[in-house]
Amino acid sequence: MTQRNTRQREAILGALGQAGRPLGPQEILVFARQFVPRLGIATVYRNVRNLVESGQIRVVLLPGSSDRYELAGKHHHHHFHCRECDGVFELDGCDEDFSGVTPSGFSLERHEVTLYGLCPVCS
Amino acid sequence: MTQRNTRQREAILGALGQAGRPLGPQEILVFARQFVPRLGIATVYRNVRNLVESGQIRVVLLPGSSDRYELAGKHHHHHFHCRECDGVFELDGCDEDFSGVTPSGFSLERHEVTLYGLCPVCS
DNA sequence: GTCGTTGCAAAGCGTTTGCAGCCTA
DNA sequence: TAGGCTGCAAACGCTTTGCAACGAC
Repeated sequence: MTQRNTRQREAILGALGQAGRPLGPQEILVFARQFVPRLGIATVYRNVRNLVESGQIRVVLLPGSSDRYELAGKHHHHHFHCRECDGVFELDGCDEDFSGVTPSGFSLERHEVTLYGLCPVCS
Repeated sequence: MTQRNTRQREAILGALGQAGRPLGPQEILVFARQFVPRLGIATVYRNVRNLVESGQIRVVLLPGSSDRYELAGKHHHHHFHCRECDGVFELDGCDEDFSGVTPSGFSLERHEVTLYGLCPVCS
């Protein structure tokens, strides 16, 4: 019933903290294997789901790309997605207001903004 | 070499025109089978790719959801994604400028904005 | 000791590819 | 008639699930 602390779960949280940017399951696996070499991909998927449900990490939804994950507790922000290396980078807080473009009848609850282009390394 | 006109391709374009909203591959298959009953899903995928490359249809990228497609030739716009019925609706043109939130070193090429909430029917 | 967790392998599922026959130009 | 296009089935890549052993509490 209760969530237990395992080396694997610590390694996954450590990977996300160390990376400092949203990671996909495969990226998490590579990072976290520094701490737990025999870590399996299924364990990554299972822990990621549990950590999202328990609110410790957050899902980063990207248009046209699979989900990434980042540590929870950050301010509202969006991401920059590099079309060359597929890396995702955090942007500073968002101050946009989209209530003006919401047609009448629709009830706006949240929004996602993703910028595309080249990151500094790929430029 | 040259793209040929087939019943299947016409059926797919017809489906997108008839629907009036972005459709996924499976949705396209259902709509287009009204015109070509034995249409296969592989043909949908192949034609969708060709039509995107030839500029006749456009990919609609949605965070956390698989790609949809719409007829090309529309003005730059974004979409509203209903969390209840999963329907996607077109919004009026976008006049946002995100160059201000792009960190130095990054080269901004395009952006995606998706609004979430409830559509008029689900409200 | 209990039972949540793990690694491995198999199963799922949406998308792509190989192939022989079909059909457009 | 050439060669792009089609339907079918197999292959693929990513994610989930089944299972027996493991280990946190």
